Amino acid sequence: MTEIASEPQLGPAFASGPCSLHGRVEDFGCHECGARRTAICGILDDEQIVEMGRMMTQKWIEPGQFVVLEGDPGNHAYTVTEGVIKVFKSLVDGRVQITGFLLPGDFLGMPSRGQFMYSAEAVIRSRLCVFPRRPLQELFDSSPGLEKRLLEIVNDELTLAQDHMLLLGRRTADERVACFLLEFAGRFARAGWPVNPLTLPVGRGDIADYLGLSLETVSRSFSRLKKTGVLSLPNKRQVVILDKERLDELGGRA
Amino acid sequence: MTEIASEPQLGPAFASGPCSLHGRVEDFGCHECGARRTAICGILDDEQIVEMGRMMTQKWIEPGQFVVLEGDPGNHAYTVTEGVIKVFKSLVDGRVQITGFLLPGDFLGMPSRGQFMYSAEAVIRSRLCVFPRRPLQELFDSSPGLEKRLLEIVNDELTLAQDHMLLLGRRTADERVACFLLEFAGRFARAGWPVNPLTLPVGRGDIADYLGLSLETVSRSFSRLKKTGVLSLPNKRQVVILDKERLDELGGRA
DNA sequence: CGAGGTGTTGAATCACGTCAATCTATGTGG
DNA sequence: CCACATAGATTGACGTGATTCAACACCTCG
Repeated sequence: MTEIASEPQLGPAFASGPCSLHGRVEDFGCHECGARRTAICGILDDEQIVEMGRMMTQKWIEPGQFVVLEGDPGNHAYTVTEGVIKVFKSLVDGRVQITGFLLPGDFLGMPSRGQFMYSAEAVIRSRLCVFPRRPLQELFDSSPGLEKRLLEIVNDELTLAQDHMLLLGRRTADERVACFLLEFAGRFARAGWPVNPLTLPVGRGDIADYLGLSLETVSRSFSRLKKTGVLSLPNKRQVVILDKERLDELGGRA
Repeated sequence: MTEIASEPQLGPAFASGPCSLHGRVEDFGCHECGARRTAICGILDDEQIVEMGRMMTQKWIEPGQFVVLEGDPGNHAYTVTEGVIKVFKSLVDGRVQITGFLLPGDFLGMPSRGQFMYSAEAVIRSRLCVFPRRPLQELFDSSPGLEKRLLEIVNDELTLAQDHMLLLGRRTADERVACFLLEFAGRFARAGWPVNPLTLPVGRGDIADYLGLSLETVSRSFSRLKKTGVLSLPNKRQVVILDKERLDELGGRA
């Protein structure tokens, strides 16, 4: 369960570009994972990379298991190396809003006032690198360039969060689904994964919780996009984009 | 218009605590404005404070005027010293989502990849301190503690953004309005301003654009809260909180 | 007094949610 | 191999909360 086994469901990524939730570090100098080259790693010297490798441990987590719970003290930071993690907030009565999905290469671990203000849970079997806070913080303290980069990352996160607020507050169901597909197509493309057909890493329910809709509305929206020839759906988890122009139009990149 | 005149509509603030959009700096060492004491200023030495004062200029802007437009190069940073600024994103067809309101003491000025990814516009006559990017950046570079503080601020912003996503995606109209009132009551209290009655700094339309609702729905929600004895509304801009418990319940701090 | 900006209210409509039935794919055991 | 169970997705019928459109009330200002 915490073995360093194989059978990756969504392989290691070395994506560059914009972040998913809480900072795409692309690879956190996690040299045990075989992931080295990135914006952050470019800043660290070899010795520091080795140091990160030393403080780090790896673990596998099963679908439904939590990485962090809202309110947890931020004693660890994580990078995802395989799988999919959903980050979300919830209300007492069970309503949930997913604020982002973490894919391989993404970073999780900026607590606010010593606490995580959100929960994170594995969607599928996932592999994480775990860094204890204390030595990680020391590394950051000793490398101002790294701290600067982290600011940039969190700032990019904020930009994405603002985009998502616009989506949640003002877009229609079809537009939301189109945005979702474009977002994942973009992230997959940057990671070098196949984009057409696009293999959705999450089910309808999680898409709904991400887009602020009901599961049924998401399903209907998919059907509508299929009927109007924008998409085809070979199976539940795969999407072929037939009319990219129309999809962009719905996604309203503006 | 750019005079350092009087008639403040919402006076200088020295609030502490959580940030509004893009970093409450509480006071940016902007010593010309008479604002000195804050978390950030505690980090700067006297010489640096004087330096900030030297590079800074002040200006007044009128309601409806823009501070920044989406896409602007981030050549300046700003702190609000009087008034109210709305920060928002919009779609081509005119739909708008306000992502935050800036009150006195709040900071605006973290571009992403050299561009502001949002627009900011004065809601009422407002006073700003304007800092040219270059020397400000140099100041940050020379003070690692300051950079660290900035990271903390942006991270707090992100936490607020996630809360707002939950609101936009999953809360009912009444809950959204309750959250709005609680948020502003909190910010006002921290700034030392009267909270009961609470003087709303913005109109129904802007509240609607912040909460992802229509203007009419916001109005109806206010009426409903009034009819059920949660609030009384002496006039359009004032709110008396009668049943704080019920309001908290609606706001669902969880 | 009337004009214009802002907020409220009502009536009709609609997009989305809810509930429930059905379908499909996958897996299990006899 | 088939019967059966299970989980996820789809679809339909229906209900409802929020939007839209429109009328009206209120306040300030010329």
